[in-house]
Amino acid sequence: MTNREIARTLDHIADILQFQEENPFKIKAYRQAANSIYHLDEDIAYLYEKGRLDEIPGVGKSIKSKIEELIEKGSLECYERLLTEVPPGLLDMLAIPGVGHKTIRVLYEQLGVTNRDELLQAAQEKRIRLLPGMGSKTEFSIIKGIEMLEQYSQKNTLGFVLPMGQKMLAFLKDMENVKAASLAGSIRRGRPLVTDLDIVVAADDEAAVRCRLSHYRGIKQITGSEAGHIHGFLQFNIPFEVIILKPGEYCLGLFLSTGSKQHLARLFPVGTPAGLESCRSEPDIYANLGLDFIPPELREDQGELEAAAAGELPVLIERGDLQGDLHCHSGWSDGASQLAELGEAARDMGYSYLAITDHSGSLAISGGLNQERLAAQGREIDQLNQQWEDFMFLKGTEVDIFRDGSLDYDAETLEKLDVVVASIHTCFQLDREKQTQRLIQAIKDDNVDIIGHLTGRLLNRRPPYELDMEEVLATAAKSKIILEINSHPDRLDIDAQLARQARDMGIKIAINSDAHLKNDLRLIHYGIINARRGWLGKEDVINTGSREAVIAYLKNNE
DNA sequence: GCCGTTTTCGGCCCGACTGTTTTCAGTCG
Repeated sequence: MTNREIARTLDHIADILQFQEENPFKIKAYRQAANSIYHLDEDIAYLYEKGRLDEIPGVGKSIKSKIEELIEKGSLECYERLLTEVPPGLLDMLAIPGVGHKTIRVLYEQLGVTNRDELLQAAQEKRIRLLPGMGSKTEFSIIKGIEMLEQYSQKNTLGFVLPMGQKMLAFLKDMENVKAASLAGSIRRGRPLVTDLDIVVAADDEAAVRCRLSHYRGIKQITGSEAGHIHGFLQFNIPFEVIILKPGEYCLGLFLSTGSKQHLARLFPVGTPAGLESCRSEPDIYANLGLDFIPPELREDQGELEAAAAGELPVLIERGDLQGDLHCHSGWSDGASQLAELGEAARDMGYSYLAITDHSGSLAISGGLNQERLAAQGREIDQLNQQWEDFMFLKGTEVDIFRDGSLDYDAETLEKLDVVVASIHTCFQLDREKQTQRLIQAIKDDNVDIIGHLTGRLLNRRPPYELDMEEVLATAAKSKIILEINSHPDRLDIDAQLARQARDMGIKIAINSDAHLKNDLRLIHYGIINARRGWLGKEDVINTGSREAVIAYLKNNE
């Protein structure tokens, strides 16, 4: 049992208890434990072996015994029992925006709805509006929500699948017989949402690889096994496919398995030409075709072939180009790590600066800082900054943009800060005109440096809010505002396409982690992938600059 | 169900928004 599986099980228990209207604090306890386990540094099975389970915050006597049962037996009796007490489609329905536990309970009790399909049918038949407290708008938003989920139903975020892929890849590479191995397909191209996990392996002895794979604990089921090819499902029903090739076939095989289909179709309209089998690297293959090497992230038929032919591909940004991070949260608001820990983690990543941008006061649940606490935080930062020579915190905020476009701090407060990220966290439903004007007012504000997660989308969960993007980008370019690529794998906001469009208009980009705990600083990896997919080079990204350059840029822009 | 410099019981992030009401319940962040 992995950390994620155990966290998910505890979360499901919380969902069922909530549906059953159990004690809210008991429910909260399960969620808290699930959250801690999800974010653990160490493998929970290791903590179990060492007898250290009670070191996990939020894990007490009762939950500890449940974790032990899960690790020892692979299942949990009380969870199995709870599952029989509720409609089987319950957890699926919770994913619909605006539909919570209470709504599901009413739908179940009054209409007998037990899953998403039945709910959609009830909405289409206008039966939901007959229920107390629900009307035509609720009905409409349920239909919309289900349609959105259907769209994504077969996809998982890169942030969820990539770590599983890397683990499986490492397991295969660890084998002496394996000469080379790589992720392939959409996961190698770094798409934000992926349907399956593809791995290409080079080995002389195929049978040995098959044998090794059959011992991989991450595999839930093998559904097919033909020559050179194994497929099935990993944990959480993620489909996987492993292609086993002779070392001489590996390079071309990897290239073809990486795609995209559109990229390959443009390259080879009448089939793969002879002669490529002898290539020993992907750059060789492209050279053979008269093209510069095209990195996997660009292989989407978005003009990369023309650029490669003309020698005009950009030099893409790399993780090592970043010198700092301009958006993260500490224990002062809703972050889980203290300032000192964040500083050490950022230094370990080779950064020379990290902007602390906790929430502003109006975001009460996130422990938003009022002006007094912001000032107190500033004093702690001053103190900590004295201990490092090669690193410093920048003082910042993620200030809330109110419904009317005004900001949660006054100008005087904002002027004193090094970095002002302004973001929308409320009123996602405003109409296009109002939402656009709201954002534009913030963009035009002299004290705002960066707009955080511009579109507000959450992959698989929430569509972006309505915006006139042309107007927003035009204003951003004119105001010299920086747009953020928020690296959280559930956001990746702005997306690659928008990032490329912004870059073409001369808008600078900041690649930020929006970390809420020290380990999440490493989520920056996903932002880098996203930026590469948006054709961004080092020069397009503000936080590739030195500390002095970034501070100077932000000051001059005011 | 967890936790403790308010410690073995009694408390446990809270306010805004939405859709439905006509004063509020549910959801969300």
